[in-house]
This record gives sequence, structure tokens and C-alpha cells, in this order.
Amino acid sequence: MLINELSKKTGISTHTIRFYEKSGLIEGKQNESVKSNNYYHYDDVTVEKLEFISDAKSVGFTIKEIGQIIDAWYNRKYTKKQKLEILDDKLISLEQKMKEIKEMKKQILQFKYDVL
Amino acid sequence: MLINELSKKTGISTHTIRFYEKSGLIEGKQNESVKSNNYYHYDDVTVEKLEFISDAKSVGFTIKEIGQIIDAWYNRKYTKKQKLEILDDKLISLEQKMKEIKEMKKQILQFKYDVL
DNA sequence: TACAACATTAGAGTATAGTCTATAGTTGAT
DNA sequence: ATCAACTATAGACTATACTCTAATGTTGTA
Repeated sequence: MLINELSKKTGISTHTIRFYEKSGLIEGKQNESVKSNNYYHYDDVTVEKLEFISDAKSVGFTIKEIGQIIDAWYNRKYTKKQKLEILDDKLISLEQKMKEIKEMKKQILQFKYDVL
Repeated sequence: MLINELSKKTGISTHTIRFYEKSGLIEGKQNESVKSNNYYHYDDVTVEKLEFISDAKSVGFTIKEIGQIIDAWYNRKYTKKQKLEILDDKLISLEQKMKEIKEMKKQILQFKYDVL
């Protein structure tokens, strides 16, 4: 599919998709046999990746961290061991975030009791 | 206390403290009786607020949101009802964050199984 | 063949949240 | 009185993550 369809499927603007592509999170392929244009083509894996990017952003992962996870997931550039290290590292950081959120909940509940 | 002591107590740089003050999160008082300088004085509540700001930032709250919470907690500018609304709103957003983190954990665990 | 709707690229602009520099004045210990 | 260490203010600079504009070319339907 071309970028417009990808955008419609994911709800992410073409601008932002191109930004993610420049950032190395996704990658389209140009059709070598077609010489009249240099349009990029995207597959369903890219849709999956973009959906993951949205989710990962909302839990506070940076583009760089998301790139690491995507590479650990789809890429051949890491060994199995390295992939597991990266993923375990992210799991630890999620645990940490979870802890902080629980603390913040307690704190805000305390504020509520102070107001009452 | 003056800004340097405040900075040492909280681990937040004087620059960042001034940035937070400009952003309306905290407020020092100038001593009217002293005419030779315009130094700002901070109290223990400001220490408490800065500690809260650090925690609130790490769960992903923006300066604006943190300002709302601080106002709901310390300020007279809201009614009791408004304060509770703000705090409840933040509790809901924390629940939402929690949900998203749990989903992300599942997803990354799945990636781990895919690697193995 | 006209033209709306798409495509690419480069680069400028925006918002958020700091972070740093420069200038100038103040304080307090020696 | 000197001087290191503080203080305030204004404004420039940085990083992250978009978001938009302009210029230019391509595609497909009427």
C-alpha cells in the first residue's frame, strides 16, 4: 500500500509516518521495476509497527526506545541474547513506571482527603 | 530559605526551579522590609511541591497538569467541588496509564516468546 | 488531455521542557 | 575593603517529537 492508505489504516498522518521513517522506526520499499516514480510501498507489518508505536508512545517510551524494541522484535541485527536483554530492560522500566503511578495515585488520594 | 538551599534540598537546579516558578508551579516571597536586595525566599511547602513535581513528571504529567494538581491541593482559587473534579480527573488518567502499561507488558512478553 | 488527488524532498515552524550564558548587583567572611 | 559565592533577569540555545509549507513530479478518471 502507499502512504495515504497506510495513514488511513493507522490514523497517523503522512507527515508523521515520514517522520517515523526518517527516524528509522519503519521502512517502505520502492519498486525497482517502476521507473516513472519513486513511491514507497508499505506492508501489513508496517501497519502493525505503527500501531505498536502509538501504544508505546502513550506509555512514555521515546522514539529511540521504540526503535530498540522494534529492532529487537523484527530485526536481524541483534543476537537472540541481545534481543532478550533489550526486551527485559523495557519490562523493567514498565515495572518502574507502574510503581511510580501507584505512588502517585496514593498521593492524589491523599490530596483528596485533605480537600474533604 | 534561598534558592540555592532549595536546590540542594530537592536536587533540582536553580535554573529549573526558576523555570518552574515562571511556569507558576511554585512561588517564592520577597522580603518587603529588606530594600537592598530582591532575593526570593522559599518555605518547606515549596520543597514538598518540588518533590511532588519530580514524581509527577516521571509518571508523564505535563507542567500544565502538574500546575492544576498543585492548585487543587494548595490554592484557594478553586471550590472544593472543582478541586475534587481535578483530582478525580487525574486519578482517571492514572488508571488509564496503568492499563496501557499492562497492555504494553503483555505485548513485550509476546515479543520475548517470539524471539525464543 | 485536463485536473484532482496523490507522491517525494527539503526545510521551516511549533510546543514542551528545560539548560545555559551574560550582565549586574548583594552578602558575608577575612 | 576585598572577593568568593551567592542572587536576579533577560534572553539565547538545546532536544524531542512532531507539523506544516513549498516546490515539483505522477497517476488515474472524466
